[in-house]
Amino acid sequence: MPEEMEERARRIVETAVELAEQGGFEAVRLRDVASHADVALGTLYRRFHSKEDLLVAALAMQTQGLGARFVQHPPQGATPLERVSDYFALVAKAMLRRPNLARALLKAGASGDPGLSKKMAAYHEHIERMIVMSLRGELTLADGELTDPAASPHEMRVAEALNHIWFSLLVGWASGLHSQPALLEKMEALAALVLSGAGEEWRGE
Amino acid sequence: MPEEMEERARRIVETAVELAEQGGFEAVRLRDVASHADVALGTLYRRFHSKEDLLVAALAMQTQGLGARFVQHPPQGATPLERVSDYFALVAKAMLRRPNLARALLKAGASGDPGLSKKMAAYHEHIERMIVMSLRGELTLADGELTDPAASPHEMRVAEALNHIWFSLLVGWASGLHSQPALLEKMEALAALVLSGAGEEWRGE
DNA sequence: GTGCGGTGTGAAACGTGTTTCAATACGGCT
DNA sequence: AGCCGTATTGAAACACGTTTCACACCGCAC
Repeated sequence: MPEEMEERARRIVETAVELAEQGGFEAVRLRDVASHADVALGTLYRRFHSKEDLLVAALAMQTQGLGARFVQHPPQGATPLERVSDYFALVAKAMLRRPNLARALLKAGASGDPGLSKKMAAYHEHIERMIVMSLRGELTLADGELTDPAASPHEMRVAEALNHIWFSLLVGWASGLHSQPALLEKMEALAALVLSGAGEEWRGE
Repeated sequence: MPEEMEERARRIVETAVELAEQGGFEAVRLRDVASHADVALGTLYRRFHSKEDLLVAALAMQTQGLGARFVQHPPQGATPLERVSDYFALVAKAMLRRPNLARALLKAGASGDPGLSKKMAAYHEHIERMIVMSLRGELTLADGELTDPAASPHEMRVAEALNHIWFSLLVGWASGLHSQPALLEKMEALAALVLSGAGEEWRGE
């Protein structure tokens, strides 16, 4: 019955998300998660190596949700810059709906735990795919799921740069370094900078 | 006697650095820090609001040391790209000497604690100044100390972009996402991308 | 059915960040 | 000298992530 196991794990992650939504990282007390999810603490620790591990799993789940929204509302705009800005605005809007959750997931993702590198790499890959598709203005799907866009080295580099800038800005936002409007403003300015250097073929459509 | 207080605080931070060097973030047990620094735990908590706060203070101290080295060995190179790459290589070398410390400080800095936003802003500002000076190939000093280079909006944007990319790459490095050589390689490629878009005036000297 | 391996449970225990508090030490002021 | 406010101390307590352990349950091979 791997069914039951899967179900339990899902319940645990969902509970963690709920608690993080309400009170952020510290509010995710693993004893509470376990009891609200109707599992023993040991069960939680059998599935997730640490609190960060659990929250990164939650991050993966949320990222998947973001991917679905991305497919339904692909970024609009005539130029790569407009589309990519539209994409980041979409992400920011999704995050702003539940800022405590966003901060908690970010903190877990930035914790630097080596055991999470695999999952974090998958996360970044997912994000960079969406950025590439935004740049192109064209989604590459398989069964309605986002799939590898087979980006050129140049596209990859641009997506990587934007992804790093975005991530660092998010960490700054999470710690109150800048507000959410300032976040988007900065991101757009920096994206313009990166894209302006990305080669002639990027400037127009 | 603010003398004595200052001295105590310095001892605390230095002790934290020593412990972090040896065993990273977890090895900085505040009880140990206090006893090794010959201070009561309460004294430590009067000066520093949390473990992260203490380590961010250590980050500030280390950043100052980096600034001194920067002044003594300004980045070399004929083009802005070469100089900025040289700068990041310098930083990477300094970090690699004590990777556990670097990871610990990074983790504290990326913790997203709102109480640290002021200090983190100062840190980023310091870094961006050095980047601007690297781009220009010219230091702006006052009494041998790095001072505000009065960067143009354009210079600031470029420095900001590079700083964000660097920070995000560091977090990835800290969690084992990529090795230190890969870190520098990526940084150089992304810096080239950013600078290529920074305008004609940047391409040569 | 019996034994076995893997899963889940409940509860206790441990380590460490953080807080609290009463007692004390110290430096400046009158 | 005597007093006051602040810094420091030492120790205990608390909170929560994490580990451990003995036991129960379940499906499956024999």
